[in-house]
Amino acid sequence: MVKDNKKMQMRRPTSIDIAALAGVSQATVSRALSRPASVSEGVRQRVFDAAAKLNYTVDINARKLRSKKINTIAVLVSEDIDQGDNPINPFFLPLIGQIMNYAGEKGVDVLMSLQKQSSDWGADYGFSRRADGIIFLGYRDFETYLQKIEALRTVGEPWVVFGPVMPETPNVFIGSDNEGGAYTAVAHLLKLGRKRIVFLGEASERHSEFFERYKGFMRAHTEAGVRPDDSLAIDCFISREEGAAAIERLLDDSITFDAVFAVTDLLAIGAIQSLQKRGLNVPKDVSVMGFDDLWACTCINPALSTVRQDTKTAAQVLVDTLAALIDGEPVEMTRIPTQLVIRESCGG
Amino acid sequence: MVKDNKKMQMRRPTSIDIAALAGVSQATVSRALSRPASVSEGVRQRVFDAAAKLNYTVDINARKLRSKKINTIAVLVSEDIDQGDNPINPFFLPLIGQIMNYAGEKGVDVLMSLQKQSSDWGADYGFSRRADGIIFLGYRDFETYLQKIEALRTVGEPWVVFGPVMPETPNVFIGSDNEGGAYTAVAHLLKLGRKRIVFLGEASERHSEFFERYKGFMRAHTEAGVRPDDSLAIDCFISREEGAAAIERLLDDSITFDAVFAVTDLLAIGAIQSLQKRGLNVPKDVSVMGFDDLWACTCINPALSTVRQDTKTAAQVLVDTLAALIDGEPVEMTRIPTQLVIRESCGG
DNA sequence: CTGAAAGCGCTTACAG
DNA sequence: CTGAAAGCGCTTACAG
Repeated sequence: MVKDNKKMQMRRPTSIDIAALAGVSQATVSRALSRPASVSEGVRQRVFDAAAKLNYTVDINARKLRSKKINTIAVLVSEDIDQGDNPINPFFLPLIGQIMNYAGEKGVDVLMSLQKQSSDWGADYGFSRRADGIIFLGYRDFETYLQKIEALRTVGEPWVVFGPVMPETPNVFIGSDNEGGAYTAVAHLLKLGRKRIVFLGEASERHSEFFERYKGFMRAHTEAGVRPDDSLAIDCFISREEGAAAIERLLDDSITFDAVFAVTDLLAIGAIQSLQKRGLNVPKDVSVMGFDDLWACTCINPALSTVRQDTKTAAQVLVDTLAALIDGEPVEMTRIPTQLVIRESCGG
Repeated sequence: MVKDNKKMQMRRPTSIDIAALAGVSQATVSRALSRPASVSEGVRQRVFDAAAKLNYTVDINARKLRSKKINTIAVLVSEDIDQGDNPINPFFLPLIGQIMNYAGEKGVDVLMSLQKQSSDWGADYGFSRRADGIIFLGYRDFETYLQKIEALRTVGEPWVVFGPVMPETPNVFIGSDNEGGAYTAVAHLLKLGRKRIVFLGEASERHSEFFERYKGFMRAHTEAGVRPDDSLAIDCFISREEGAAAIERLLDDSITFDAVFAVTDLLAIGAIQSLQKRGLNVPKDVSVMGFDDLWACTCINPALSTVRQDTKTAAQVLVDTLAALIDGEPVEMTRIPTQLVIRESCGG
C-alpha cells in the first residue's frame, strides 16, 4: 500500500493568527500562553479558545531563541562495543528509562544520543544550545574522555556523569556507593564461610568504579582476617563472554576457589554459566555474587545475588544536580546508597 | 564538597562575532557553516578558524526557526505499568538503542519521552515543532490511543508506530511478521511431536500483534491436522508474573499439555519458572517457546527458544519511513521478517 | 492589564 | 562567490 501525504501540509498558525481571532495583540497572546496568570480572565479564555480552534501551539524554537531558556537536557550514552548487537550496556537501559520518567515529571525535554567510541563526539549538544546541560552515561573508562570533556568546561557548559566518581576533578560525578556495596557483599560471602573469593573485573584506576569495588572487596577481607590470594584477582572486560572465559581459565589452571565476586552482573552471569558447564554447583561448590541488579538476575538459575544500584534515585540525583548546575546553584557530590540483594546464587 | 559555577557564564559568540574576526559578512559565515561548498576555500578556512578560536557553534534554535528544518524525531514510549520499577517494557529497550544508533548515523536528533498512561499525552511533541515526526513505541493496546492520535492527523503531523499493524487505518504501522513467526514456531513444536500446545497471551483484536500470532498458531495446527483444544488458549496480560500464574492455574486444574507457546518472552520465562517450581522438566515434560528474543533468553536455564524480532531492521524501517513521510514521499507498509531461534527449551 | 516595538541568531532570496 | 536586507515566531522590557 502506498500513501502520499503531500497535500496535508498547510501553514502553521502563529500567535498573530490567534491574536486576530481573539481580538487582542500578539504580545497578549504570548503572555496568555506563557504566563496565564499575567492576563485577565476573559482575555485568557478567548486566547485559549482561539488557540484550540486553530490547533495552535507555540513554536518551541522561537520561544527558545527569544527567551534563551531551552528546558532540555541531553543524555549522551556511550556505545558499548562489547554488547554486540545491542549498542548499549544493559545496565544503562533502565537508568535511561528512569531519567526519561523523572525528567518528564519535571517537564524538561530529553534529547538522547548514542556516542560512538570512534566518532567526533557530541560535545556540541550543549554548545549549539540544543540542551542546557548534559548527562553522560556509560563512560566507564572515563579518563579517556577527560580531555574531550575539558572543552565543555571552557565553555561553562554544565554536565554530570554517572558512574566513576573523581573528587579531584572539578566537576560533578555521581555514582553509587561502590566501596560500601562491595564491602557488604564480600563480607556476606566471608560470613558464609567462603575463604577463597575470586575478584572478577578490572581493578585499575582507569575504571574508578571497579577500583572502588575492589577496595570494598579488600576491606571486607581485612576486617574478616582473611588474606586474599592475588591469583584470584582476575582482570577482565565487562562482558558475559569475558566472565565465562576467565572462570574457565581458572578452572583449567586448577586454581581453587569457593566464591566469585564479580564487579558486574554481566560477568557474574557468565561465571555461573561456565561453572555449570564444568559441572560445578552454584552455590554449593561456588557462591556467586554480582553487582548492578540487572533484570536478568532473576531469570538465571540459581537467581543471582547482587548489589543493587538504585537507578531510580540515580536518575533523580542526576537530573536534579544538573538542574542546579544549570541554574548556577551550589551542588554537592552525592553517593547513591546500594543495597545487598541475597538470592540463591550465594547459598547460606 | 560545594561548587558554584555562576561566574562561568559569558556571552555566547554569534555569527557576527565570527564575521568580524574572519573579515567577512555575517551572511557568509552562515553559508560557510551550513553549506561549506558554497563559499570559497580561503573564506571557508578563515571562518572555520575564527569559529574554532571563539568556540563558536551555530545556535540550533535560531537555525530551526529560520530554516524551518527541525531535523529531529520524537520517540514517545508508553509507560508499562506491569514492569513495576522499570517503566519500560524490556523488549523496547534494545529497540530504543537501535533507534538512537540509526538516527545518530543519519544525523537526526532524537527527543525521547515517556508517556504516562494517565497523562495528557505528548502529542504536542510534533505540534510545537520540537520534532518533524513521531515514533510511537509500546502502545500495544493501540486502539485506546487511536482517537488521541487522530489529532495528529488533522494537523498533518507524520508519525509511525511499531507493533500493531492496522491496514485499515490510514497511517503507518510497522510491525514484525507476527503471523508467520508464530506459525513457524508452532509448526516446529508440532513437528517435535507436541500435540497439546498452550497458547499463552491475549488473542483479542485489541492487541492486533498478539492476535496475529494467534492466527499463526492456528494455521500451524490446521496444516498439521492437529485440532487445538480451546481450554489451552489462555488469556493473560504480558508480564512474567501473569505467565507464571496462568501456568500454575492450568496445573492446578489438571489440564494436561506438552508445550507452551507464549506471545512474549516475558510470559515464557514466567511459564518456565512455574513449571520448574512444580517439578516439571523443560523441555522433557513441556516444551516452551517465546516471542521477541529478549536478552534474558540466554540467561534462563534451559535457554529459551523464541521468535526473534529484528530490532535493528525495525529501527531502520521506522526511522526511514518517518523520514519519507516528513518529506512527503510515498511510503509502503512493511513487515519485518522474524527468525526462529531454537535453544534448549523446546527440546528435540 | 495591554499594546507597540525591539530583537533573539540565524538562513536565504536578491543583487551584484 | 559575497553582501545587504528581510524575516522566521516568539518574549519582554517599556509605556500607558
